[in-house]
Amino acid sequence: MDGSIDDKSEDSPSSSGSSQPQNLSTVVHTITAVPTAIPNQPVQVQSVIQPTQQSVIQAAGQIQTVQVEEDGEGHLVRTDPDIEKRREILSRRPSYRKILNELSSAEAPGIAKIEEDKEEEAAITSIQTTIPSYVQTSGQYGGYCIKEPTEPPSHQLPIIYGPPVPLPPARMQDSSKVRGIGDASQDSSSYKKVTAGQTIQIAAANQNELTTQGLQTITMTNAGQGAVTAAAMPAGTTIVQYTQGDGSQQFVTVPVSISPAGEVQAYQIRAPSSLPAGVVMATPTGITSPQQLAEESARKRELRLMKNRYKNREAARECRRRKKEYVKCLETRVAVLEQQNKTLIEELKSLKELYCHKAETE
DNA sequence: TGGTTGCTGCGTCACGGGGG
DNA sequence: CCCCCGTGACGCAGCAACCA
Repeated sequence: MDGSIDDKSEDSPSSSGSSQPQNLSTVVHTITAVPTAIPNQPVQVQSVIQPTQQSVIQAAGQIQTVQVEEDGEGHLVRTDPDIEKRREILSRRPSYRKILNELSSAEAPGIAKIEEDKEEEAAITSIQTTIPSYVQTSGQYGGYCIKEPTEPPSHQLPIIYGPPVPLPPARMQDSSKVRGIGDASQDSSSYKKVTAGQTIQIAAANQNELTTQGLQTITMTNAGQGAVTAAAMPAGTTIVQYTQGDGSQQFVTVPVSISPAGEVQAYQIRAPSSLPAGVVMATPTGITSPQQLAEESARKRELRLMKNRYKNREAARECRRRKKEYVKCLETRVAVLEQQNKTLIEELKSLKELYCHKAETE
């Protein structure tokens, strides 16, 4: 069929180009249809749209305006320049960020692209200081999560990773040791056993600096203690909750092996460079047995997951948002194509009638 | 009114691709 | 090889509609 649709543009916004892809409710579409007869092909006429007529169509709950214009030669002309690009974009596997960015770049310069969210990063700085007091397990995947309130303010997430926390990493690694209560006079270079569930302190070479910058107390939280149940914890790990100098709380997973007497092996708490500031890692000393290796592996896995959890949560949100936009875009495109189809059918019908009438008169 | 069902959004994990 | 990012899949929770 030569009756091609000169789709120079499609469901792109109006010629002003100021519409954003996500705002599809009032998109103006122009359609080009080169009238060509289809010989004896059954058609089903559904509606008639005249050139220059604007018809409002509804698809998937969205109303949009389709504008059909006629050029000087009786052709229906669309003026949008990016139809092929859009078609290609929408036909391939959806990478929503990519798709929407391309759609945005093809349109008005004022369109906000999807980009790294600087505002979120800025907001993150307040996260570490506003951790809600409650913690609960999720029971999923055998892991645990520190859940947010049902509708937490975006700046009040109980996350212990990602956001920078004003800890002194170097000092934590070099000279801070886990010490039992009452061990303040002990040599900070020695390791002490601490009992599960008890509050311990972290000593630093410069206690004033430590206090002003971060840690004050640490609470070992184990099975049946505190708000976190060990059932949801990976084997051999526990959560260390510590309080910062400003009163906010942080949580750390720590691999532990608790003796029958309820004592926890001592671990050096440090902040590896690969972790976000504020995520401290406890390194057990002298791992030898396969079980310890497995525990170490589980610990590493948990740390990795913990490190990624916050970012991935945000990424999932963004991904869903882009996906919804993409679906909306597709729905709009479907509506436009349906409208084009109707227009072409009408065009074909009128041409047929014209042809038959001309043949009769001759 | 309480139970059921479907829908929707969220958090999380796994996985693959791309980049350093 | 490792890390980061994007996305599919899964389970869960909240909500509204429906029904006995």
